[in-house]
Amino acid sequence: MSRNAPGEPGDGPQEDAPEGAPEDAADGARDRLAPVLRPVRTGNGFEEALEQILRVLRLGLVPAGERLPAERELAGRLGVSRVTLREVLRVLHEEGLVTSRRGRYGGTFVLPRAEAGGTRDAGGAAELRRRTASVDLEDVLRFREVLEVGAAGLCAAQGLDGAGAARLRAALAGTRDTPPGGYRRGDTLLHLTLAELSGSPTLAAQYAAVRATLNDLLECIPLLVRNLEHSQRQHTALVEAVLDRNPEAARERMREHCAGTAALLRGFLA
Amino acid sequence: MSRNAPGEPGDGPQEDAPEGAPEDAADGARDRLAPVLRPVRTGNGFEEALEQILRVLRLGLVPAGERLPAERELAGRLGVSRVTLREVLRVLHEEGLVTSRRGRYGGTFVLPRAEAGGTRDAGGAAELRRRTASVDLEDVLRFREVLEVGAAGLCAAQGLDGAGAARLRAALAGTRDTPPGGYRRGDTLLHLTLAELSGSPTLAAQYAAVRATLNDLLECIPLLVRNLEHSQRQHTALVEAVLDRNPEAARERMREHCAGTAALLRGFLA
DNA sequence: GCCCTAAGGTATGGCGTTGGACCATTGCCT
DNA sequence: AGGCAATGGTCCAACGCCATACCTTAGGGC
Repeated sequence: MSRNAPGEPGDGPQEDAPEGAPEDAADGARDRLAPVLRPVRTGNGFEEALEQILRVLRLGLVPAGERLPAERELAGRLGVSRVTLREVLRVLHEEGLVTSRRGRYGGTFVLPRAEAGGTRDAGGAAELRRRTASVDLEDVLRFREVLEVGAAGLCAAQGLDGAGAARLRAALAGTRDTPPGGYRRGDTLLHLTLAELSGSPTLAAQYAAVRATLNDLLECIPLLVRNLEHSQRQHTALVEAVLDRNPEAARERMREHCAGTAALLRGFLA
Repeated sequence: MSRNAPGEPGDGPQEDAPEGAPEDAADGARDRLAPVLRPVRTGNGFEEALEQILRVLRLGLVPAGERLPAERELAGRLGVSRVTLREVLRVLHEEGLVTSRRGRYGGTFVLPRAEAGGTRDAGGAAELRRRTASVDLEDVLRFREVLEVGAAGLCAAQGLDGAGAARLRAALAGTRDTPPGGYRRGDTLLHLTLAELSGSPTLAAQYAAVRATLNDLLECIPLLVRNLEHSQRQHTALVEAVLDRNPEAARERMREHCAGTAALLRGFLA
């Protein structure tokens, strides 16, 4: 659905492409083109905008009770017209995810998930299952690990300035004192912070996309206390390695951390 | 221009975000949203399709003299209508990049770059300069290294099947016996092959995008024979490490390889 | 208490894109 | 030689999205 989201497993036949004469490669070249020739602008702009806003909500970037940016700004940021954006917000309102207030200091506010009535759950769950089924799990897990390990390595290698280090520490702290059930939001924010601090906006954006997909998948499996504690230790060690400017250690910590999640997901979903 | 291409350096103010009260984070949250709230569908579909085809040409995925996929297939793959695609091809034809032949076994063929007359060079060079200026060099280099190192690590860690190993060896060989001036095409194909073999289609697609940007940048700097020989040795060592299923070595080789290119580009463009 | 401002709510004309159908051309195969 | 099939070339009605302007609501400041 989203162009950013990894997807479309097995998009075409995966021939061996035995590197024949480069001249008759008309058919052999077709596979080569696969990574580049992907659908431009999948679906209508409405769906893409919806996906983006949903991503913001799923990542917990705007917690319940908080306000989304104003319609005009949001539309501008997403590159769609306000009409289209409003269509998106209307859907989200019908799903019980947001509510709008007029007047100055009004806006569109995020509702707590629990408030969602029957309609949302039915549609949401179906949507989730549909989305989950269409995702290439291995693709997601591999890509995620590459980005995460890369981000950790970059942060550790180049070092963080004072503000960056503070943000990272704050994000780590945010994973501890967290409301029950809000752990994954803290976890997401910590990893996203690291991605942002890597100094590559593209990396951060790609990570946000893949993380949203990952969160969908994680919602399908139970949250185990043991894993949680384990994760916490790993997070601490990871942040330490980054702040110590030890790239090898940071990468290795992150690799282990990702491997844990990956094993969990493979076990529950494979 | 392309949503996949890294870009838009410094999209907004980078406040410290001192993790204040989460409730008044209305303004503080804005920065958090930056990675997610990127323009959906930058520009019209026409421009995106043009970008994709240009990417195919710049990456050398379809060498001069070869045929692009048929219009109907290309349009289908890119997710645009045939009318729009034809508009793109018309522009490329006017720029002297491709030519079309009707009838069965006809199609749209790629022309050698040298054939380009005055019009193309003028427009092309201007376009290149514009694009180059708008690219965040550090973003590109960092993201590229992350993807490359990740791909190398994945390939080495999971091992390649017979066909994969053969493809990799063939791609390596393709960097040696190459027509003069065609070295970068071989280099691109080798790296792209590795990305494809990583088992993450998303990674491959992202690499293709960033590599296209990188190739644009590389065209601004001279090709040094010493670097070329050095690259060749690194390529050989890299492929060896991958085929030996030695992830650490593969990652390290790739890291060195990327560092070389990065230093070169920083030196010439910084 | 008035007015200004920032926010959501609404309506309209225009342009790009789509999907389909059809024609024109060319080379291979029977 | 004829037909077939794959390809580029052309046209058109319908739809979606966009840009823009304007209205309505509500809170704060003078």
